[in-house]
Formats: sequence, structure tokens, C-alpha cells
Amino acid sequence: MAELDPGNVVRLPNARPRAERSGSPCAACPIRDLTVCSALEDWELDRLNGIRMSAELPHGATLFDEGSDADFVYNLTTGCMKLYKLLPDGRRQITGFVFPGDFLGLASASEYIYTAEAVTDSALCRFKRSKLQKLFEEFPKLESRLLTISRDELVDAHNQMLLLGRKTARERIASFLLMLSNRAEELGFPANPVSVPMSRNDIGDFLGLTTETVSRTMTRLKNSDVITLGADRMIAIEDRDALAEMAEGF
Amino acid sequence: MAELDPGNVVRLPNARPRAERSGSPCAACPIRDLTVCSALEDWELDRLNGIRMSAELPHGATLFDEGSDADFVYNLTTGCMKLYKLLPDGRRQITGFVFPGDFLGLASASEYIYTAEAVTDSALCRFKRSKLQKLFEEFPKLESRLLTISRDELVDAHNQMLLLGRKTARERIASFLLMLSNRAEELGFPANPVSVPMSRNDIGDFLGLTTETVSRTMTRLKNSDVITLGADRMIAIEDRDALAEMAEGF
DNA sequence: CGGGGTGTTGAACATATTCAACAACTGTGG
DNA sequence: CCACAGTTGTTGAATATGTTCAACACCCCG
Repeated sequence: MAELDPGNVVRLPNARPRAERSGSPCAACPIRDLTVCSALEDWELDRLNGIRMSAELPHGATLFDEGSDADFVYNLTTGCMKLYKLLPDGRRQITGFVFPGDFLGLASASEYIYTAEAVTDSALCRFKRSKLQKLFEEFPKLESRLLTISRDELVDAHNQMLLLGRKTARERIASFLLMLSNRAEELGFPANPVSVPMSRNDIGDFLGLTTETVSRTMTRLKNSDVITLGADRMIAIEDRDALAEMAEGF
Repeated sequence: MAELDPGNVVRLPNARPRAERSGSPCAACPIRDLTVCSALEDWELDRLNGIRMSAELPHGATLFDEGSDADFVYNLTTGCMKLYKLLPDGRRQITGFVFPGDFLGLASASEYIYTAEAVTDSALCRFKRSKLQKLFEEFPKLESRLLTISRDELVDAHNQMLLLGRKTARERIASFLLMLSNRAEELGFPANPVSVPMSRNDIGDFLGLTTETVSRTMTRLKNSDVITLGADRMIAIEDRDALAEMAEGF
């Protein structure tokens, strides 16, 4: 796992101008406001930076495996990752996609409860759990922020349970596309022709469907003029209201 | 919502002898070690007790509705509750069952993200969120403990996603029965003839199945001598190993 | 070019659902 | 205490949604 090469970091569209106010790279971090770091002042950020390591992953690479020792917590700065659990016969459930600003490994206790794999080339900040724990004592704000983050993850998880347990294939795809579009917007990427970096197979394993069902359902949505399937895994949302109604199960 | 009548509280089997060391009812709480309170000393517990209110709910009663203002957080002391989300046409997903020592409303921000309804007659401690928040500043341990609890909830949620997205009906039922058995044991109730207080319909809505499928699957497990269906919603696990293998998808 | 991975489409199939009937149980009032 | 009504649970038959198996088109990337 190579150290971060700054020249290789893709800046996010909503990046703030590189701050001159502090020497710490964190102060200039484009996703600073989207993650834990938003709880901290510059000087506190310096302390956090002190225990930070950078890492990059090419697409397809595994960051950690389900069941391995959860010594580190990560924060994604660029790219997209997937988290998944496997059954012995290979059935896979992707429990979440990770976008810049999101945490990885938060839900784990002593061992990671899912495998984390890069969907696209990715860059991350890495924190040793034990060191982070010590910082909590110094900055309770940090732990407080982490509680908020974990609460938000719980909200997403509950929505996903509703999706997996009760929604039809069409409703699942609609929910998924809107989720991607909303997250893109939060990150300052275009919300409408939405980028769908993951494969049909990944989408299926996230939505509890097969590749074929994902493909067929997308085609039907295209045929009913709700979306347009473009090149490079781009999808245009032509009728957002219709998609939203579908997603909510109307 | 009546105040807790102490004469009406069913003591849990693993209750410790009523403590004489403190005047606070919390110090004598039978589930004290199972919940947030385990993070606190007696004198700190007194402070927590100061913002505590008691409540009871008969079975079938709703504690709060999805979407209503999340002003309170609750801790179940006796009974069993269910948390669920609804789709506009009435499809329901139960996102979790709540047992003594468990929290309700933790995942919520300004509004509750699920409805909470009593499965059996229940008793709870109620805390005003704003007051609890203030106690956090006084006892960071408390917030720390809450982070652990919410992390554990996240682990459960991820396992449930795997179940809902990828497991067969038989595997879901097996997982469910083992979960009930394990939780019962944690609480000091018998792990083997396991009490299943919720209806087939509730089980179905928790596992993403219909009542009929739950019923049929249970019958098949009975016919293959893995379980025995008793009266009063009791189920005996006859072949725990077989059940465990099923649950894991072997 | 050529080849593996990715995506689409078709046809047969399976698992779980839906609709329906009935049995068992619970609680309530006469 | 029993009778009755409503709820809960079980079972059967028909059905549907999504899966499986299979073939082929596409398209980057080598």
C-alpha cells in the first residue's frame, strides 16, 4: 500500500481553495467539511493529522477482509468503494457503497464485519484505532461526531432493510439511482446525468437482485422514458418525479 | 402512559439481589449491566436517574410513530417491542425487535425513523434527548458507551441486510430462531425451549417473507426434526448444529 | 485485431406469493 | 362456564416475480 502521491489526488469539484492558514494537509482537504474533521478547529486537525496515514488503492483491490483484525479506521477521500459480506457458497451481499467523506470500519469491533474493495481507484486517510481512541479523550467532540456519523449509517441501514425486505425490483432500482444522484449532489458532482461507477453485478448484490434483473429493469425504465442509458456508465434521469414515486413504492 | 408501578415489574431471571447500596432505583435495576448504565458508577447513575421517567405499554400499543418528533430516547426494561417502517400501500418491514436492555430511538435525528410498538406488555425508562445530551458533557463515558451500542446495532443491521438480500426462507428462519435463542440466553432466559413472542406475521415482516412462507418453513423444519413447535409460542431446538449450518448458508 | 469482462436479451424454471379455505386458539360477554 | 367472534396459524392450489441457464452483442484494453 503506497503512500499518497499528492500529484495523483483528484480534486473534488466542490473543493475549497487550498487553505493557506495551516501547514497541515488536512486544513486544505477538499472533503474536510463532509467528514469527521468538520468537528475540529485547525489546531485540533493538526493533532488528527499527526496520527493520519495516506493510502491509495487501484480499482478492484481489497483494503481489508471480513474477519481480519480491525486495527484501522479509514476515511475515503477520492473514489468509490464497496463493502460486502459473503456466504460460504459465494452468495454476496454488498452492504454499502462508500463515497468521499465516508468512513470505513466504523461498525467493526475487534474484527472487520465486511470486506472493503475499491470500485474505482481510491485514496484514503488511515487512522490507527488505538491512537484515535486516545484522541477521543482529548477531543470529546470527535467522539460525538462519530456517534452522529454512526447514527446516520444506521438510518441508511434501516432504509436498506426496507428496500431488501419489501420493495420490488423496479422500486429498488429507482431508489438506488436516486441515492446515487443525491450523494453526487452532496459531493458537488452533477446530480443529473449521474455516474454509476459500479457494475450491474455489484448493483445486483447491493439490491438483492441478479445482474440480469438489474439489466432488464434498467431497460424497462429506459423504455418508459424515465431514464436514458448513456455511455461510460452514465445514466440520465429524465423523469425524476416518476422515479421518486417508484422509489417510495407508490 | 402511566408511571411505572414497581409491583408490576416482572423481574428478569438474571436479576441481581436488590442492592442496598444506593437509594436510586437504577442501582437495583435488574438489567443495569446489560445497557448504557453499565458505564456508570452508582453516584453517576443517580444523575441519570434524575432525568429518567418510567413508562409502561400494553401489548399492541404504539410508543412513537415514524416521522414524529424524536424528543425522547427509551430503554426497554421488560417485555418485547418491534420497530417498523411502512410503504404507502401498507407493506411493512420490521427493522428490529427490542429486548430488555436495548435502546429505542437511538438511530433517530430530529424525527423517529421507525414506529415502535409493544409486542408484549412492556416497561421502559424514558430520557429527554436534550437532557441526555447535557449529561454527555458531564460524563463522556456515557457517550462513549452509546457509540458502542450504536456500533453493535450497525453490526446487526449489516447481518440483517445479508439475510434479507441473499438468504433463502429456510436460512432466514434458522437465523431468526438462533438469534432469539442467543438473545434469551444473554438475558438469562432459557436458550432452548425458546419463547417466540411475536406473531408469524411479524416474523414474516422482519424476515422479508409472508406469514404463509414462515408457517410452511417452520412446519418443514419440524418435519425434518430440527425443531419442535410447542404451545404458547414456544419452540424447542432439537438439532442446534443443523440449524446453525442452515443459518450460515451451508 | 482478438479476447476477457461486461451488459443485454430470451426461454425455462423455481421459490416464494397470492388467494382461499379451514383449524386452533383467545378473549369476551351472556 | 360456555358460546361465539375475531385473530392467528396451517395447508392447498394457482400464480408471479425474479432466477437460472444460455447465447450473443459490445467495448475497452491489450
